[in-house]
Amino acid sequence: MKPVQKHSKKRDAILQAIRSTDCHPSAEWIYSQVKPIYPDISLGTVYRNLALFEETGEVIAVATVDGQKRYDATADPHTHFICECCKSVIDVETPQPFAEMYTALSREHGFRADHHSLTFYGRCDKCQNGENI
Amino acid sequence: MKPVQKHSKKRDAILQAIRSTDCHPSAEWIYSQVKPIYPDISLGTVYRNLALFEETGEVIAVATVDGQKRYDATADPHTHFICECCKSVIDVETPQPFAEMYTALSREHGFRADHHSLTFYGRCDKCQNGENI
DNA sequence: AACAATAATAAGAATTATTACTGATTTTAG
DNA sequence: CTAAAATCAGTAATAATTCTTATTATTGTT
Repeated sequence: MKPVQKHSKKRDAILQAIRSTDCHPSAEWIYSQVKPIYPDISLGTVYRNLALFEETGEVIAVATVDGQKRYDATADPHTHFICECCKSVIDVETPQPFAEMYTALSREHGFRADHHSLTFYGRCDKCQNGENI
Repeated sequence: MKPVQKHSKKRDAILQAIRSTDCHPSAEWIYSQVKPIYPDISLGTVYRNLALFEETGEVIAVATVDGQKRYDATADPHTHFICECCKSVIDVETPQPFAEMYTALSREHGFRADHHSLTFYGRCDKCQNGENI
């Protein structure tokens, strides 16, 4: 994982915004967070830096919800629950190790997997209780 | 799962196209398959019917690859391998049952999950051998 | 088979997320 | 401090998807 070559106040603020939350934000959300601090930031800068952070591995895309990519700055992979009602993306504990599955994919198919994603879909507690209406 | 209200030749052809393949096609791919049979079909019809089939559960969206939604007509959920090189979406066997995870989500968080998605990412055998270049 | 009610369709416009371009500004190495 | 190189804002462009409207097809009923 090569690090980002240079830094800038805005670039750092974008990464900071992603790191400061566990809501797995979209590009728009990140933009809305950084905008009050650097009012002249442009959405293109957010997208450009997200692409860059994805390349270096500092940020990963965890899901696409309603056509919007959602990001996370966590290093280790984990499992998510996506509420189809309020569109929250929530971290949950990963049930069992998948190491055997990686070797099986290689053994059975010749596929070399380097990461995976496990996501559950449904309704979160709040939406079931009608809190998000 | 309420059924579709009416039928049409084009609607049936769209569903047939999805059922006839295991490549987990995009809307564009489906369009390209039905177009030779019904040359006056429009892409909007494909999208409209995909949304409808998703509602009724006859088709599910299995992934978003490069901004394109990918579909499948299989009833039972399964696990996928996505080749990040050639963008193939390939069925693979599901490692272990996730029933316990569903009850744990409810018990620990109050989340009611109704389905899940497990996807591995990497390079397929063909791309490793340089066949897809 | 014809009828009317209703749903489905084509074509194209509109929308939305994302990417590309360009000239100005900021950052970093020396 | 200076200059090269990277980054940026603003805007234009792209691409996937959705929406609109007038037209056509399907279905249940005679």
